[in-house]
Amino acid sequence: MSAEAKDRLEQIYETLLRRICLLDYAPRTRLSEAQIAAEFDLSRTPIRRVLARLEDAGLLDSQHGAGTFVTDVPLGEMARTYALRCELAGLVGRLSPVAITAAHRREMQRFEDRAAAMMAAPDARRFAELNMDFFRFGASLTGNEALREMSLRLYYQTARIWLTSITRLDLAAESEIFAREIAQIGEAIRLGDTQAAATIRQAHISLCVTRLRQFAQE
Amino acid sequence: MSAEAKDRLEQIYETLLRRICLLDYAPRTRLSEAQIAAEFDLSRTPIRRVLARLEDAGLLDSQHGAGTFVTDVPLGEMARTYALRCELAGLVGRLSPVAITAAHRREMQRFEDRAAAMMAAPDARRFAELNMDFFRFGASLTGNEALREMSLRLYYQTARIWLTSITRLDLAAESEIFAREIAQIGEAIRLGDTQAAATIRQAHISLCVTRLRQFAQE
DNA sequence: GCGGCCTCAGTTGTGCACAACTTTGCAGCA
DNA sequence: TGCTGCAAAGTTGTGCACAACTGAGGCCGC
Repeated sequence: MSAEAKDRLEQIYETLLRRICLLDYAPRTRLSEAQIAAEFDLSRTPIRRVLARLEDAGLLDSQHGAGTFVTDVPLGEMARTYALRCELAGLVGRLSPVAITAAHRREMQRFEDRAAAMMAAPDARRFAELNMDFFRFGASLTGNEALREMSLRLYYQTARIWLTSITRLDLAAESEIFAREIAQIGEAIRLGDTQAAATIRQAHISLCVTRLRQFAQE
Repeated sequence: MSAEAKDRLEQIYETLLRRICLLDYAPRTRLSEAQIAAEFDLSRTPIRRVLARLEDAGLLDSQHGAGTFVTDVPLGEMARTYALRCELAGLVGRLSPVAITAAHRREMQRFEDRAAAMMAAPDARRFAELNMDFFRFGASLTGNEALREMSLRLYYQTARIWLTSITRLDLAAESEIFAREIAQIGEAIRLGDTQAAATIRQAHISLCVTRLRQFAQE
């Protein structure tokens, strides 16, 4: 079956995407097609297909003869991109919000547990993972596939901005803020109010931008 | 310079994109990598890079051993996708609307001329071109790059729905409606009211969906 | 006549070799 | 000492051959 091969590439894409978004591959890092090909035991050709996708998503930049670099975060457009992300987060609650099921509640519970564990032992890497997984959960609350896709796309482009801004000093503070957000959204999910969950999310994205801006001014 | 080669591929991408969106390549058409490669005097390898982009954009579907097919329009998701397009059109007026310049007004004038010519001699193909070019103009009215990009992406995915629905019978009627929309937006542009232009656009997309739905029910 | 199987032409996916290009470091020279 | 030029190593881009796979047509057995 050809679907196997396609799934395999999709999985590699996911893996590299996470590495970039979780800063395993820091911005400006140079990746080697040959090295990645060796890691996944494939030739350069299919790997190039995957890297091309990441390039189109704005996460990589291939330069002939020089290398393939993890893009630097476009700080100049940060405010505008975040503004759009904010709007999209609100739309998740208004355009085809899904009905909350028991599975949602269970998943939500796991996020609350993870948040609690995070509070007990703050860790930048785990924080990033929790943030990414929780965003995906939030995107799954709309039945509008295009909206979901675009929200994720924008998230992948901007997640690193915030992540690189967190120093060890305010990691504890950010953890607490995030844990509170998760608790609030958990309450909305338990009540089956998808729109409220989306609105809370929207508010927190907005607050996050504000904190970032203050951080930048210091 | 490597930029030349990149521009060349970008140009091929644009060309194929237009062919798909303007129905030169109808949905379900099978394309041949070899044939396209021959047309542009390149080997299959760089052409595959271009086709991969179109596949990621949702316009093509490659099946191992079978061929590369122009995707069929996802009618089931049409309503939701259009709903999102509608919201984004409104956001163009609210998020970083650009200031109207003399160049905008000149460009707008050309659209009005083209619309007039269209009214004089309705033609499906020219209609489609005008629609596509005008949408791009509309997207250029926001300084928010991410918003612009997503609006266009969604447009490319949905443009064919409407285009395939237009029979020769209502082409004249649609031309008139479109000409009126262009006239209204032209007025807003002349007054320098970017937000009004975006709102008018939003209303017309909404109306367009309604007409499509009535058309589907008949 | 008909159903199943097989062969074959045609297509996309993969691997590999080489071309095109950039960067780095070193040698030679003023 | 500093600078220029160049060569070499390493990278991405391209072309080509072949592998993997699909669909259609015909052939054979029933």
